[in-house]
Amino acid sequence: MSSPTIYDIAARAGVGIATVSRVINGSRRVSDKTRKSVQKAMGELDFRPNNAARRLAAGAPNRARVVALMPFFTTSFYFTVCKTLSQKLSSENTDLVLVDVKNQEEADRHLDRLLAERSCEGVILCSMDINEERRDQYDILNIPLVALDHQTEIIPHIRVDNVEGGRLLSRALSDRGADKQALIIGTRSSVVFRDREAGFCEACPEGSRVIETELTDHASGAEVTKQLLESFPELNGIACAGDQLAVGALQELRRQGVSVPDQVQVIGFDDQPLMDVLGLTTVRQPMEKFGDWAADRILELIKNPTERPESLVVPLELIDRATTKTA
Amino acid sequence: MSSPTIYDIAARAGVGIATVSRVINGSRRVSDKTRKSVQKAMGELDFRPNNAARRLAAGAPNRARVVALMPFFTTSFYFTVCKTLSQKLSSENTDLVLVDVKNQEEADRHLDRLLAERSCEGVILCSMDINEERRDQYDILNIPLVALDHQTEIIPHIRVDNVEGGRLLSRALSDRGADKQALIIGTRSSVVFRDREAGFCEACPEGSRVIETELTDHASGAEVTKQLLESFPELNGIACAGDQLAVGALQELRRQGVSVPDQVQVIGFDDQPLMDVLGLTTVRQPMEKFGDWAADRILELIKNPTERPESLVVPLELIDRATTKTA
DNA sequence: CTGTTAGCGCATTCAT
DNA sequence: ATGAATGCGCTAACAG
Repeated sequence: MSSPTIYDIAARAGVGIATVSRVINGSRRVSDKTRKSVQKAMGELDFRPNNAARRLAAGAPNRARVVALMPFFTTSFYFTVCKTLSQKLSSENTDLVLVDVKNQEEADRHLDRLLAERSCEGVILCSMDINEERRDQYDILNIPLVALDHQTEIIPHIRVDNVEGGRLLSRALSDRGADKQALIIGTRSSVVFRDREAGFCEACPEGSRVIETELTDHASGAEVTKQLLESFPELNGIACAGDQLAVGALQELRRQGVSVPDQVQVIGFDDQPLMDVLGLTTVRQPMEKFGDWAADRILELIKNPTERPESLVVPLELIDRATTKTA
Repeated sequence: MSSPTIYDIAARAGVGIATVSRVINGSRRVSDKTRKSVQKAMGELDFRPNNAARRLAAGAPNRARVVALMPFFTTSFYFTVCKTLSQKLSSENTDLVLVDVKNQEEADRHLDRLLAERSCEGVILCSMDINEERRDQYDILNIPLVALDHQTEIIPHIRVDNVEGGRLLSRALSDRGADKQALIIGTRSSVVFRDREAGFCEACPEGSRVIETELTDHASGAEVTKQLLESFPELNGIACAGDQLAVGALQELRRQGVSVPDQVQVIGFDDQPLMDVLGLTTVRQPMEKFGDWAADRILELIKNPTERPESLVVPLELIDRATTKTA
């Protein structure tokens, strides 16, 4: 059956609905005896007050709610996004509902659910895709939708140019004298890595190599680097499509007594926290901008649904530090 | 005035409320002309459908909602908490509403608001306090409340023993031969740091020092270390009440050519990501446990409000790495 | 102390 | 294509 209402409770406890309401809300104007019996009935029927009805009846202010679908990969990228989203939305009296999605399938499930429930006034898609059909449904219901770290043109989004990022990686190495390059990327099932690879391959010298790893943690980076050192001894430049991978590479190089940047130069991607301390040269992705932009756009769209915000491609920046030579 | 309803829109557009509803929900059974006029009225009155009413009328399932009040300090502690909370709650069909609070005052404001709105079925307090009065109100309304990284006994919580943590810091240094110790802590306005200081002072050798910094980033750690090196040259052990501070200390020591751990040993607190790579000896705080415990308890309390979960003090663990000598 | 009643703002029949 | 009426589950007067 559907969930019990105060009517069910009232009937079962042999009291009026007002009394049930009083018990729920902790009014003291209820005798201990009836309170007990009402509580008993509530327990037996596993009653939980309906939030929507409660807010409606109580005349609670209609706070806007935006849902963020977020794949909590380990990278601190999502921490920053999460933090900026939360700060911006909280300050605008908007609830941020954080939903963890492990993959596209889960994201789709939630997109459909939100559509059916009509329970939010905006959705922020993080690193996830959406098909046109669903997009149209959102359009029809007038629920705004924006995305960050997103790769299609069907909804407004903010992202970096990962192909350009790949080029940057290789060029940075070339400019600093590394002509035997290797690129380490995460799984090619992610467009992000495919794009970085494409850019890298476009710009890199002949004979360069690309290696794919399942995970993008530093253990993987170290392992791949070890293989690389054996199979490609003339190697003098390692580009990594993620900072963690680069950290692993650095570890393995040190372990093998290979000097950085003299014998091998290393460059990462993201500029996560502490990379400055480690002295890693890297391609900076302006993460704060992602959250800020998404929050601003969704708030704007909620206020004015007819807006058609344009997508934004934010520039990548090369941060020169100690793991590369000077250009 | 209060926000307009479909009645206001209907009146203004000279149509019935059903038509307004149709327009809102994108029904195609509306002539283009009336649709336009309704949309115009909605625009002019800045209309936004009331969520609660919508869900109620549509018979949407009553998803439980738990609010997490979180001070997004820079530390990755909150990322881990955020992530575990989100994963656990999402998997239990419960909405996680993330609210950014900068300080206790903001936390109190939200606690009061949530109470007034009765808009959630549970609250998780992160690193924040609550007074008994408010706690009682929550009790009366039967809205469960749990906390993590919390220091009072008035609500169920999970935490570490920071006093013991402080002792651990000093003992670890003493055991490894550092007898001229200094402790660097963040602001004493936080109980956490006061406790760590108390523990440290209890266990440390005569003549040890404690320095307080405003911020807890690595820049502050470096700065304080610089001062320390001048004013306390015989120093041979630095304990830090946070990893970031320790990282800063390490940087400054290297800059000054002081060898670690030979001349000065360093120990941190938290075991944040990458500390293994940096080789920092530190006191590990089991962050995943915090989120897991809080999520589990709140879900349990929502199901069975009569539960009285006991608070949990999780043990700290010393992680021995390269910035200290062997014991 | 307790029950009756009237909305809260909207979706949804059912008529027209 | 559109309007009138009904009810979602609950709170809040209002009586008693």
